[in-house]
Amino acid sequence: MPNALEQAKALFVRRWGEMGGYWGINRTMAEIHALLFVTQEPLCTDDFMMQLKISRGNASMNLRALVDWGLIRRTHKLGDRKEYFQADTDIWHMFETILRERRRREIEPILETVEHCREIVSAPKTASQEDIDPEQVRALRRRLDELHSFLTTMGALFDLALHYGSDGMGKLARSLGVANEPRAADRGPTRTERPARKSRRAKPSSTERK
Amino acid sequence: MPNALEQAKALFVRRWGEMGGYWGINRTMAEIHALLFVTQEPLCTDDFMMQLKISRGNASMNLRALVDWGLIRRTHKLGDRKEYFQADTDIWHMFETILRERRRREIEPILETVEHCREIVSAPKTASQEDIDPEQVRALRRRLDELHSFLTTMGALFDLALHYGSDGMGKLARSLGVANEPRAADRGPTRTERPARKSRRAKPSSTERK
DNA sequence: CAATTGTTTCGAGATATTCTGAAATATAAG
DNA sequence: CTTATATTTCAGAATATCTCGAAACAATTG
Repeated sequence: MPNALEQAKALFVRRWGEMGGYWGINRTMAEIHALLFVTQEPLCTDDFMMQLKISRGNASMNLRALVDWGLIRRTHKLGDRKEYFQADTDIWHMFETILRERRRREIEPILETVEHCREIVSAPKTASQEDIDPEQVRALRRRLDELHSFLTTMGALFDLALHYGSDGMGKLARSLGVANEPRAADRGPTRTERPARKSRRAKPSSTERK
Repeated sequence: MPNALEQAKALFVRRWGEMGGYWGINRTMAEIHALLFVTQEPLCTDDFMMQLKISRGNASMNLRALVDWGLIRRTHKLGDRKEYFQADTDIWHMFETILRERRRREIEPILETVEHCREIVSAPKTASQEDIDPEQVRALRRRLDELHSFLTTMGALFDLALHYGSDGMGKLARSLGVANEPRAADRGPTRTERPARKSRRAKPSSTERK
């Protein structure tokens, strides 16, 4: 019977893994990340293999993907040739990373398509298409416009979130309960840049697109 | 060769379908939804079968799921026994529905787990566990606390978004000086309540969990 | 109630995704 | 250079997910 500490960790790892699916990452990847999150010391590939009961290949693939995402980073121990991994402890930064990725994958492509669709229906009629119901075209265009403006707003809010950082968001949430905040001229040192992510070996990112 | 209108619709349907995966709904479901979104008239099962080239069973399943989600609703035509379906035209309301569902699936479960984990590690030691490193416990608790407060803030922001509605968010984004297109079509008062969803036949929702 | 029309369910098959295990590749040390 | 140690890759196996199609079910009509 594992002690309370281990029990809590295991529970967290399991649940975080299940949630992974909803966040666009697979279970194993999420579990690895969770394990790193609840463990302060850096862990090496063998640790993941044992604790999560996964193969070496699987561990390697998912560790790489996590590094590519920017959610964990490689570290080393003196006199040890193994690579160790460590999760970002800054939750806000973690969230930032995920948010950025999600926007790139969920909002940008559909925005592009909406724009493209608008072009198509806005192009001047050709002779062969004079039978298109102009009412239908107007209706479609209206919907596309609405969607476009909606997505733009959403994108802007993402930017906002990324820009303000955790403190800002907390404040924002609180102040919105009352009135609109007065255009923060004074936000503190908010992190916005990502830490430099260097791949050990140069390699065209393999974890693009699905 | 389809005309511009059809072309635009088809493009949108295809892309929206691809995006579906990221939003936790499968391709077909997303395509059905997209088709309804770009079509003003209500469509019936056969329309979906033809236009999307899917089987009747598939159409039925996914239509039901969409209705359960609250993203589309059933309607009828006078003197016609078929069921027709119609998408919510209010984009904000659509988003609201998705947001609500996502919070329920993505934030709440992990929040619960975090709380549970805290309880586990906070419980008084039993005799058999006196060897747990208290430093480790403290560290874990710290991380859990951070995560907890983060998730709570996020939940609050969701509530805010839901509460304020489209106009509020648009205004907010604008007032915060974010680049944002002028809103198309001024629509009436923002809807906030969901339309009553009645299943034709009583039936325990089959589309729970994944 | 039998016929007609429309909807839902569900097992089997098709697809897509993830994982394993072992071979190939890389890195460091002697 | 050779050996020892670590990491990555990838084809095939294992899983998970989605779709079809047909039978079962329900509602309406005559």
